[in-house]
Amino acid sequence: MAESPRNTRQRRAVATILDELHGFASAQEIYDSLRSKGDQVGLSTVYRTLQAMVEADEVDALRGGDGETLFRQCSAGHHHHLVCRSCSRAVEVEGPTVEKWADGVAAEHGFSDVEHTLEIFGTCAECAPR
Amino acid sequence: MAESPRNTRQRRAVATILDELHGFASAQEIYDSLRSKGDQVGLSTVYRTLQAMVEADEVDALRGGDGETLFRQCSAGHHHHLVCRSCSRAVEVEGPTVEKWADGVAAEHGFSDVEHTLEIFGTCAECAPR
DNA sequence: ATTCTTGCAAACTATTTGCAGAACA
DNA sequence: TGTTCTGCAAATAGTTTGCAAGAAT
Repeated sequence: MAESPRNTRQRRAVATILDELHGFASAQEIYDSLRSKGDQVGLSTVYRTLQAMVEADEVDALRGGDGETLFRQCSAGHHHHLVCRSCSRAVEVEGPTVEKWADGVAAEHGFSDVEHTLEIFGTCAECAPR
Repeated sequence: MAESPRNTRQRRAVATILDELHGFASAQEIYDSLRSKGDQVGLSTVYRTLQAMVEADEVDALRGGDGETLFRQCSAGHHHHLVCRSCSRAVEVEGPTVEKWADGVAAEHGFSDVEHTLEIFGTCAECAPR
């Protein structure tokens, strides 16, 4: 079986931050949060740790509109996100219909090995102007 | 009304290339294609032109897995893409069901001003190993 | 003639990597 | 102790921008 990464202070710190976050955050933001909490962790370590967590399926990554990658601790299994474009808060959603539709369309056109990406962006109730 | 961009050799060259392409291509690839055809166009101009075309809805842009933006001449109107991960050939697809589903889910959670992104990746019949 | 566009080089942003020293098992 | 991890600085990749010269209207 796969060996697990070492249990270091830095890894724990990153995991803790992710646990406290309610939305997606960039590597920089996570780095800054750690700093302001007093947890000293190098930026490269933040990147490396997040990358490892994504590979271990402990964290979901998505590309924000401006080219930066956003991270969030997520439940396992295939799901999509409904993300607030203002506060980055996210809701996990499932769409069996969509999955089927996507696979169907792909098959119709002779495509195999099908994957898809789907994200929904909007303004959440709390962030909506009154 | 909005003024249209000037009709320059460079703009024409980029438009022509996009017209000939059957799939998504990066700015670099477009730049290289122009070069090898003998059309001398600066890389920044390629970027600027593509950006203008995207804003004018003449071209669709999508983020490739490795962080680069891919461009393709597309029909107007909201649609999604089924893209071959090997040759980048793309098929435009529509999914009214998906649109409704996405809007519905968002509304359910109190989100407004909803947008979504959806891309399907696979291996097309021609690129599939036999 | 005036205004928009181009091309180059330099600037930028997000992310990755080499390497020596530090930390974990 | 041996191996993995960290942090820094430097490297990369993709993209953007300032500015002077060139082209379109």
